[in-house]
Amino acid sequence: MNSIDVALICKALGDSNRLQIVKMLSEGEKCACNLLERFEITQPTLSHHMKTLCDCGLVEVRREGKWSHYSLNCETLAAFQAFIGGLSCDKKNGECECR
Amino acid sequence: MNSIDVALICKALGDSNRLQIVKMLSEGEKCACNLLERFEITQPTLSHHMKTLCDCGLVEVRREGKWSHYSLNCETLAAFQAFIGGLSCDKKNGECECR
DNA sequence: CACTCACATTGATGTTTGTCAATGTATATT
DNA sequence: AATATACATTGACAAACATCAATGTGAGTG
Repeated sequence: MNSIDVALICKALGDSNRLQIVKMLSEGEKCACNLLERFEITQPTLSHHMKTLCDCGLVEVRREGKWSHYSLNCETLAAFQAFIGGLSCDKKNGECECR
Repeated sequence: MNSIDVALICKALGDSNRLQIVKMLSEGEKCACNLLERFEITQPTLSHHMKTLCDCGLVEVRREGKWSHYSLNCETLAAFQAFIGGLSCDKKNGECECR
């Protein structure tokens, strides 16, 4: 997973409503109406957020009749977790090379 | 670490320049001028990005004479990694409860 | 003290984003 | 066929954001 993909996911998670949605999806698949009733936003706004989450690959949809069931995409999530988990806070040799 | 803090960090990482900066800091401490020469942005813009990264707690500064040395904050990084790592993609019982 | 260097702050500008009301679409249900 | 439900799309708008030029600040240097 390259930096552009990761930045897209981070941007998607940078909105607190969307982050909460992802946390809910982490508990299991949810349909849009179940998500909607947990937030103080209108249905079009939720739909827009779900599109953002799907576009970055983190969330996937399963359509069933009238309902849209959302869940986290395992592949994308794993790659994203690997990227974030790979960051290190070691200070190492911090030699400034300014003249 | 609560969702608001995580969203702030994600928002900070949602800009590809800032994500690249964080990746560089993951290799070790860097001073501003060393960061600047790796990007196609002006010095004020870099300074603004570094402020954003510091404000969310992910990056810390060590001032030394004329230089500012930046590095990743271990505590914040660990908490952020724990949050992201804790997300699960299990579908579980996805029962839609719409009428 | 005058000057340079490293970096921060301010002010301005074009772009992106979050949100909603209105409307569209597809799937049941009667 | 008419209606209701679940969700997506469109259009509009205010707020937030990335960026830069200009300027400020504070530390080192001659």
